[in-house]
Amino acid sequence: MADTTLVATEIIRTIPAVMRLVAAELRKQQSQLVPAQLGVMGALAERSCNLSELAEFSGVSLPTMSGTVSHLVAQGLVKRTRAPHDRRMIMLELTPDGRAQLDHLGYHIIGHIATLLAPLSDTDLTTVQNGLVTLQKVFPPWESIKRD
Amino acid sequence: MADTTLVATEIIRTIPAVMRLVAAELRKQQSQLVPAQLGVMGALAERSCNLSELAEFSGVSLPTMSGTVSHLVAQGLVKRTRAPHDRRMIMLELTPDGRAQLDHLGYHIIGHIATLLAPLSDTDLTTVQNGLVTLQKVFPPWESIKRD
DNA sequence: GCCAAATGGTTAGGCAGGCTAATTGTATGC
DNA sequence: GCATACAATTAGCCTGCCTAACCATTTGGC
Repeated sequence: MADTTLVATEIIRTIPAVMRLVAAELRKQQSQLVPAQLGVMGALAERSCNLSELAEFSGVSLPTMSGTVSHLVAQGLVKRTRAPHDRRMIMLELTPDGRAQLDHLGYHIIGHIATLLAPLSDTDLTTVQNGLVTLQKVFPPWESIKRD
Repeated sequence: MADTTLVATEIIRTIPAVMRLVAAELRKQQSQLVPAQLGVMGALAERSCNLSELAEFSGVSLPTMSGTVSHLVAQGLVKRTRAPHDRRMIMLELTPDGRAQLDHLGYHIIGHIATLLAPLSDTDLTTVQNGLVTLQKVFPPWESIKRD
């Protein structure tokens, strides 16, 4: 009944619409933080990792990630540390300030989205919830990417 | 059971992950077309409209949309026309070439996503489908935004 | 031990999207 | 007729995204 092409079409219809609103909301908060930066910080909130991993999971090039991280470091939200066992690698982690700002911003954005969801019935909410969780089997969020 | 905050959290976890892959896939096609441009063209595929509407629905400022449209016009994908009844307004529409490229690109992207979805069971696909359609009640995609 | 290759990041240069502030051109209302 | 409002553009700045080129470190053959 539900073939992959059909579902793919729904994804293309729906996901950008959601992202537009999320990005617009992000801009409305003072936030200085752009979606890409927020994504990186969300990843680092789960575990610190090196630049290559971060770039790979984000699907962006190494130079791009390097630049993004540089901005975050300049804002004092992320800390760069050279790995002792292999001095080519840079380990990245959130600073306390970075974690605080991430929490703060996440709180507001989730609150805003929750407000938008208010019109939905309980049944609808459950339907959305199940759909998203299932979607994560194919598009794993940061949180489900584990160390080796 | 499923409260809005919980669902909002899943949205924030899932949607950016999907977008990352879609954007990465877009870049891998030769495509010249960046997500924002694709979004505008998708909107214009449904109906032509003026710049202000386009900016409003995208949640971006007028100057931003003006610039994005300029790029599309320069590529011959979109046509600008001054509205006869109110010469302040610019009506925008896809050129035949623009429509062709949109179709072509959409075909590839949807095909790619469909491939990613292949591992899901029929039940899972239906679950995702239902979730996305329900989500559209709150985050309306272009296609469901109608003229007054 | 030494020098070449491989690996992890950064730098340089260019394009596009995002913003605000200021400008142009057109309608509208007093 | 002129001030005001409105649609869109331009200018200037930041960030993300890319590729190509470069530096620093590690690894591996000899």
